[in-house]
Amino acid sequence: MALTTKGQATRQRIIEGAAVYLRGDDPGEATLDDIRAITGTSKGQIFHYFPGGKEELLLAVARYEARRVLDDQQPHLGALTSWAAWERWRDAVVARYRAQGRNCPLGSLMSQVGGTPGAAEVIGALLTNWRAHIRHGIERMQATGEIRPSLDADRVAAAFVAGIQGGVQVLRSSGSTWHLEATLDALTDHLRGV
Amino acid sequence: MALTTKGQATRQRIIEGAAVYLRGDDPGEATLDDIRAITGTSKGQIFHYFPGGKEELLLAVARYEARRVLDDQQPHLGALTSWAAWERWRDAVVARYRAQGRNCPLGSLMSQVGGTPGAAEVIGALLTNWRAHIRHGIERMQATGEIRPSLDADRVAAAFVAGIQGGVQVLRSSGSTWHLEATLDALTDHLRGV
DNA sequence: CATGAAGTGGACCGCTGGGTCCATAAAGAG
DNA sequence: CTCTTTATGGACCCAGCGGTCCACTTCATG
Repeated sequence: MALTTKGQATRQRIIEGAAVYLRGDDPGEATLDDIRAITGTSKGQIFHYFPGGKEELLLAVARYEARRVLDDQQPHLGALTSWAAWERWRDAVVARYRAQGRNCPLGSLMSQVGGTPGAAEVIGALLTNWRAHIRHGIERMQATGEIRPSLDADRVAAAFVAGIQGGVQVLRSSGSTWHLEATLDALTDHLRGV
Repeated sequence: MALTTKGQATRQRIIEGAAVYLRGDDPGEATLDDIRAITGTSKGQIFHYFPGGKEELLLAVARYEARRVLDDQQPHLGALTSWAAWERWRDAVVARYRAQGRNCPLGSLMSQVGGTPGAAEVIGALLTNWRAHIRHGIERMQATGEIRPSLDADRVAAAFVAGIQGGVQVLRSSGSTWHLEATLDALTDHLRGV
């Protein structure tokens, strides 16, 4: 399947259109017809660019969204070198998810394609990457003596990742970022030794 | 709709059968036929006892499962009066979710009925209750001077709830309780002031 | 300009799954 | 014992959705 420039553009349009749809108000179940409608394409095209059908398409969207998750936290996530930076990162995370509201594209995706091996791989890669960034930040603060060296940086980083994950999940059903903020603040306080 | 004793028994059998199915290996999408098969009932009965159809049934199952979540943490959750008790509770939570494995009945449920107002209400009630128990435990430890009084008990309790939630979600896709344990330990260390 | 490959549109198919309906069997109530 | 109410079984309906197929168009290349 050799893709021309035009072909690649169409393929990308399908992915991004699907992503837009999933970020919309009522993404309960994304059907191929929904995606077809919003992207202005035809059934033929979808199966032309995603021979694996719906699963392959949704997986591509998941990869696209996973990338956005980390991108939206930059540049803060990559430069956790001072308490002020941690504060900025925290605010960015809260703002991002508050804007996203009750709707979690990756969450919707996972509920539709979560069982497949590919899905676990996408999520796993995202979480690992995320954790590595946070761990890196902690280690840097330990190097400058601002965080006590007795803390296990990787483990606390994992706690951050899980905490955010859970905070977002609560947000999805309650509509409030209160739990998310509480978790981030509690863990940050723990880093500070407060 | 007056229910006889027999009728109530059947209704309950349907709920518990559905719950068993959702705890099974491949609960991706619970269909009425799956539930019908596992509970040894007929379509007629399902709609007789749950006139609201699938949604009403799944909501009943969700209420049933939500109750189990807290029950499975007892008696530890209700008696967080010493560090040893916190330890036991932590172990109970980890054990419960490790046993549950990649499968989260409430998670599956939410992905099928999550958009409805009833679902948010069930989850909301569960989380509020859960948080209240933990907050109560923190307050008791504060009363005995084992936890510094400067901590906002309710907020930290919320962090626990979100952290567990997230840890379980990671477990669902990774199969490992590592994140869950890391979160619980980090927050407990925070309580201890370590 | 010819020719084959890639891109596009949409009719069509078959199955799955929620929901309806009705006929029949138990079970109380008088 | 009858008559109403509740319980049960299962055939049937039909809309939605993923997926197939093929005709047609556009485009690159020699």
